[in-house]
Amino acid sequence: MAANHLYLVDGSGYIFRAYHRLPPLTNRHGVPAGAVYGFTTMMWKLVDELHRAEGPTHMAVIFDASSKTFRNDMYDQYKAHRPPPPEDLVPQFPLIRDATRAFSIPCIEEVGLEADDIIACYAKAALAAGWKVTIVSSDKDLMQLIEPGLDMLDTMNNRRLGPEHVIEKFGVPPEQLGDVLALMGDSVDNVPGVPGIGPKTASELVRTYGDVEAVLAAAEQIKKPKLRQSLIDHADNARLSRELVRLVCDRPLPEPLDDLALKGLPPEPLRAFLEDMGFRSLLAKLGGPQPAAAPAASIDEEVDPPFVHKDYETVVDEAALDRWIAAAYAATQIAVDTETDGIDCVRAKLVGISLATAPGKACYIPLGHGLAGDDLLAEPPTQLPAELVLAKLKPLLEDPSILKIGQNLKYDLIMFRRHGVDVTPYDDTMLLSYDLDAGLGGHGMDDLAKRHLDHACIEFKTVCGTGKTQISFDKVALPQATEYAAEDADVTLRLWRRLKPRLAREKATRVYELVDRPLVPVIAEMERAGILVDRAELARLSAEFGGEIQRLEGVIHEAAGGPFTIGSPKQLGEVLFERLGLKGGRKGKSGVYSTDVNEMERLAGEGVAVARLVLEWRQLSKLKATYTDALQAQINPETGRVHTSFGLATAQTGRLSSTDPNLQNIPIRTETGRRIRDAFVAAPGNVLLSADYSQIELRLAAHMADVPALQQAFARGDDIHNLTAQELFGEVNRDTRGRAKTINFAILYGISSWGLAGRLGVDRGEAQAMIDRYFERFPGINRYIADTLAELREHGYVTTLFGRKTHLPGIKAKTVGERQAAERQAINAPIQGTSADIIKRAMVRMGPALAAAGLGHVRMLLQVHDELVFEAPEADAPAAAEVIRETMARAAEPAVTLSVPLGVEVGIGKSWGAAH
DNA sequence: ATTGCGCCCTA
DNA sequence: GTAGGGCGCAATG
Repeated sequence: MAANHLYLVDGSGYIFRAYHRLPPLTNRHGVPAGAVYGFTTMMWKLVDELHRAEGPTHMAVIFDASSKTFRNDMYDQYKAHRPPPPEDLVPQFPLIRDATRAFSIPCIEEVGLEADDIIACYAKAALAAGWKVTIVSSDKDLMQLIEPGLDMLDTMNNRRLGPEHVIEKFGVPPEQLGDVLALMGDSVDNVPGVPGIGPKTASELVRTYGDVEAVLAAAEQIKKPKLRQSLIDHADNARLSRELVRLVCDRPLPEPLDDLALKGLPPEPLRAFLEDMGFRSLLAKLGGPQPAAAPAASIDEEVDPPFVHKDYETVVDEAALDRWIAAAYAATQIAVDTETDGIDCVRAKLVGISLATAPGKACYIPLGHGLAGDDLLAEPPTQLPAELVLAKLKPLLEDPSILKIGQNLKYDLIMFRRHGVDVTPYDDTMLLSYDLDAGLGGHGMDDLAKRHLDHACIEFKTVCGTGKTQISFDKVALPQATEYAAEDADVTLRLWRRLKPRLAREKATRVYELVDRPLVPVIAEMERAGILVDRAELARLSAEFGGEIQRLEGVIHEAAGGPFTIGSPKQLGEVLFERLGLKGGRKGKSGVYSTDVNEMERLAGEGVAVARLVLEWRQLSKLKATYTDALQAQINPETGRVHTSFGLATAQTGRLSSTDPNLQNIPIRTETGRRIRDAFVAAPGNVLLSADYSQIELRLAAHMADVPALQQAFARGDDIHNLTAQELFGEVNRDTRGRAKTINFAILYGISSWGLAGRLGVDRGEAQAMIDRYFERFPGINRYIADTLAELREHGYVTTLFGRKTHLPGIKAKTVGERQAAERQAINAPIQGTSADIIKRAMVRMGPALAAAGLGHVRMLLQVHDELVFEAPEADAPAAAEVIRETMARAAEPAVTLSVPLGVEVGIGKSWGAAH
């Protein structure tokens, strides 16, 4: 007979995690029961493993009896800052106790003791009796108990945690963990710890000195001054923390060990409990007669199984591949992810493909894995040939009846396109999240897994390392590669099951189907195309700027009376306002003098010559470092072109973003800067076309706020800033037009008298008077602002004309500053976002429109918010210009009919600068 | 080697 | 007052 094996379930810990992991389900009484359901299925699984070698023979579920414990006698602030549990969780606490009793398993709690302490007492007693022990929890405090014969089970991720896990996570074995936890403190439990010491420092100190007392004894010798002082100042807190995290394990057991024996799944009273809760699928598993009428309960939506990385399959033979393809056809949908040897999807090589057909059912098909080291004798791992796999997958990936699901599919689409596969139809979980939850957090897979699945994905760096020790994915051994890659597909599929049903319910279908999803292949093609830059011209500019920078440096250093780092705002401020004794230096919150362009312009206006020189130096340094130098380095050696990456789910408002390099901030305002734009050129025989919407946001504001005066002005083609100047100031000249333009922008940005005053250089009263006059002359604006803020307060988000949402949780913030910021964002987001929707629709239609006109070879290269850049054979440019103009001007139709025309200006030239 | 800040480029 | 990305510096680890 094998040794007894006691499972101690941390009931309190489990319920919180289950609550956040599972959707907010209710049972047949309409009572929230998601966490209860999760708990019940977990208990079922554990009890069912009775016959297994590692399975339980004895079990108990431990709860916290009260909020006050002996630790509060030691420290009255212990757990003092805990917020009360969420409202819909409270009624689930007693139900979880009911569930436990339904399994005929003891619920154990003890006044004055925390669940952790009771668990510790039972664990020690069982170990002393020669039993094995498993603690079902992922609480870091309980990890102190790990020792031979005792492990922990994290049922959320289905991982067993042993001493090596503690060492990996905290750098010390379990017996020293209490010392590390004490030093680092815990803000949730309000364990004070020592200020300035986090997990890293705590671990290092304990590794060096042994325990808290030894660290404190050695405090005087510690090199780092801040750390030394903090240890000395907070020695008492360190000792107190050590006691707070120490688990009590010497109390008498509330129930004897033998009473915890497990007898298997008891049909009664479990059946009664399941019936009462309406957990039908579990009831069915229990067997026997079923209740007649199926209650209208949502609880039996299948809850996802835990993540079991070892269950993922590495596909290295044809039969296995065929099996997965068959499973995909049977499921009618499949999550797909590609692994490559780099970030740059234009250059990177395909290394493997992962698939998932159901939650927990995922595989990895390695294609291009080599060897980790450079062992010349070893053979690369056995893999299927890439051509074979792609040929077998192609019909599936292109099958119109099978939905392909990806996370940021743009990347994978480019990868597959390069291998002759056109993936269709598809869903993108990143975009689903973006169109449902913009403003509520990131949309990367790690963010989404955390938010929706309470799951921490395997980090890329734990597989591939970081910094100079980083390896590319093809060097990762197959077992780890499989766990990482297949998990991505598994997570993607689970996310899709959560997000897709929300789309229609939350009215995000239109923007997803009509705007963002169809944009993916369009953007993919733009990135693949890239844009040609004249490397020699950039190099010439770099040299020229470099020479001028050197010259300016000499003059500035001379004027300053000695060399210093001009690029350091700290040093520059000290030179100007201390060494040179200039007046009016304003220090910011970090104690550094402000040296920004406003401040330097002020000094220059007061006759300080060096301020003007510094501004020139700054401009040239910026242009050289950010543009002429950096862009040369970004040229793809294979294509000779620069391939930016457009972010589809980055901006809160629906705009695109551009990185690596950012081609949406190429200079244009200054003459020197514009020379950089001239280095963006068309390929030989071609020209660049630049098409931009003129004042689209003001036009949209005129429409959305329904301001007849502005609408008529746009319809007539009048200069809108002149009109505004006439209305506000009664006369039109350079000065009033400039001020009117500033005010027009201020309206779009969510006006405040304070901000406008700063911009115009007038006092707040004057600014407010102008705003009042603006509202009076254009009354719709006032109403738009009021309606938009009402929408925000009611729903927590605002919407564009196409239904795109921007959530602004800041509206409920504690400080007025934050709430006002949210209000300004709310006024701007519908306008900026509608503009983004419109140009995206133009982009989606552009390919077909050009193709229909026999201009299919005209390539769209860039988008800069209100501008599109194309490359076309010289002879086709005039015809292309007309198609582009039409497509952009009509892009809102027919979904939205605007009360203003959309003006589009098209320029043609050999370079981007010339096309403007 | 990463991180926050100040500054500055775009629409 | 809106929305982005990226550089160098200086302080962290």
